[in-house]
Amino acid sequence: MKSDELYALLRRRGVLWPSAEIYGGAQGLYDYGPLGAALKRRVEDAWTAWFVGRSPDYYRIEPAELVPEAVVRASGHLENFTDPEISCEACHAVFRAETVVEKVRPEGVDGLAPNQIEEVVRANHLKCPNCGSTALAVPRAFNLMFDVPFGVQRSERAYLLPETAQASYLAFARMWEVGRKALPLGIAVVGRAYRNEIAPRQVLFRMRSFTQAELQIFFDPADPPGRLGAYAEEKVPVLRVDRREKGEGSTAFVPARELVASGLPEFYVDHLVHLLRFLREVLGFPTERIRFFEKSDKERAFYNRIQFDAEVHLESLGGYKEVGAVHYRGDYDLRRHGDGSGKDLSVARPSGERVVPHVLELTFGVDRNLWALADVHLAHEGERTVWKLPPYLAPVQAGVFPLIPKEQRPFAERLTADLLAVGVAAAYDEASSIGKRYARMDEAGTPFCVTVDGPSLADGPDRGTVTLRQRDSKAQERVPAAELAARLAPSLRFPRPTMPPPL
RNA sequence: GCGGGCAUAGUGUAGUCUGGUUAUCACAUAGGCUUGCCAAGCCUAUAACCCGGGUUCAAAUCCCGGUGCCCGCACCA
Repeated sequence: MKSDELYALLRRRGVLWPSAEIYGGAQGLYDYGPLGAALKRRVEDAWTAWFVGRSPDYYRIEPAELVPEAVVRASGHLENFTDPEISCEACHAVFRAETVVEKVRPEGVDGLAPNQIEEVVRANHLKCPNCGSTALAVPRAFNLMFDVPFGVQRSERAYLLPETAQASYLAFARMWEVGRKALPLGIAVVGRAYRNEIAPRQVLFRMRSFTQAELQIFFDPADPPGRLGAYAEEKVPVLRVDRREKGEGSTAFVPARELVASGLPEFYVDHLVHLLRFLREVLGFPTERIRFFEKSDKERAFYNRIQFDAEVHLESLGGYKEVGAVHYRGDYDLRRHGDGSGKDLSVARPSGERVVPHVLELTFGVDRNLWALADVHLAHEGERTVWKLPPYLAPVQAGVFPLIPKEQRPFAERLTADLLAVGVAAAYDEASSIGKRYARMDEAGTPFCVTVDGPSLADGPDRGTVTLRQRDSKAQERVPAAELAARLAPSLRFPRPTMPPPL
């Protein structure tokens, strides 16, 4: 489905819509409706079960979203999230300062103040890359972070977190104690991050307020966590730098063992496989649509030693789009915050020797994956529109209908209440024809429909059999009403990691 | 941010060029009759010209500004 069509469908069904819609909307901000909010919660819970549930030494915390200025100063966001810009007064185009000065200053403009950049521009008589005019305006800073006046006097400044990862680094010292001083230590955050994006676009793919699910694994570089074990032969879809440099753009399916043989650390590949399996086995993305895109030295942030972006091919957006990543960040973060805070964030090995833990970051864009779940699993099948969500992710898990409302209404209503009572997200519907009710549920991704009919009442007012209908196959079978919940339960549980904890 | 295009019920649209009657149609939604296992039929109802200003006897239609969306570029430590 095209992006417009998909978005219209999601709006119509109340999955999501623009924030402040009655005021014409606000760029880059979206609200989730009932279906979207429920789906999002399930994706977050499935992510938590899969990643945080992998080890007893992994913990999920919930930090504040606002941090003091010292934090973003230390993390580097205050300087690095700021791209100096130069605008042309003749044609009004705006460029990153780096682009304008690159010929005379190949090392870039990092560390230069705006007035120093201006000196470079004037001294070299630089011209506008667009129209060639020399009427270039004073560079100004554009920071992607939202800053907020803080305190009663509003005299301090706080920042909305530009990435949730920072909160995990801030929590490390406390969590080292809470987690009883053991490495590896995993700190996960599922929360909002905020960026004042220059051009928010493509709905959930670039928002100004978005949800990240991130797991930061702190470990001793002398004893990194993760062994491939049974997954050594797992074929990983990768597009590596060497291949790209040869102009080759297709995905290669490389056994995990070979990735290690090519020089990637085993612990890194282990987590790549774990993320691959999450995308494939939990979110249900077909392997052919997934690839891990290796970022080169130039493309990745300087503190990332290894970076593969997880990408999914999306029809609606016309190509591969990033939905997550695995970053080996070394000891950059704890060193920066150690320096910034003046606290020693190194820890003692059993031998007594001290080490600053390294960080492996698993990052996952919740909103983007929601869009991907719609793109991949929501499709027209002839007349039908079916959202083939994995059953445990579906916002509504069972639709319950009386075939003839005036006859089976009480039975069906009681059955709905019984299912809700045991934790099945059931929805009762008696409006319009039975076919239409199935169709509505298909579009909402509901995996099961239960119809109460004439024979249901034969054994008594609430003890008979009902028709259980499967969304994907449309197959029907008769099931005793009393056994329904137990029958559905296995399909509604989140998959759990079968890989051993990375110890 | 730049350039181009676009904006009409919940969704998709006709009408805009060439200003003029009660703003078209389909689906969806709600109610009724009927039917009863895959979007059946009939009747009825709800529901729209993005916001602000201007031109005009008269603006969905023309002009200006804003906002939002789409595409390309740029951006995405």
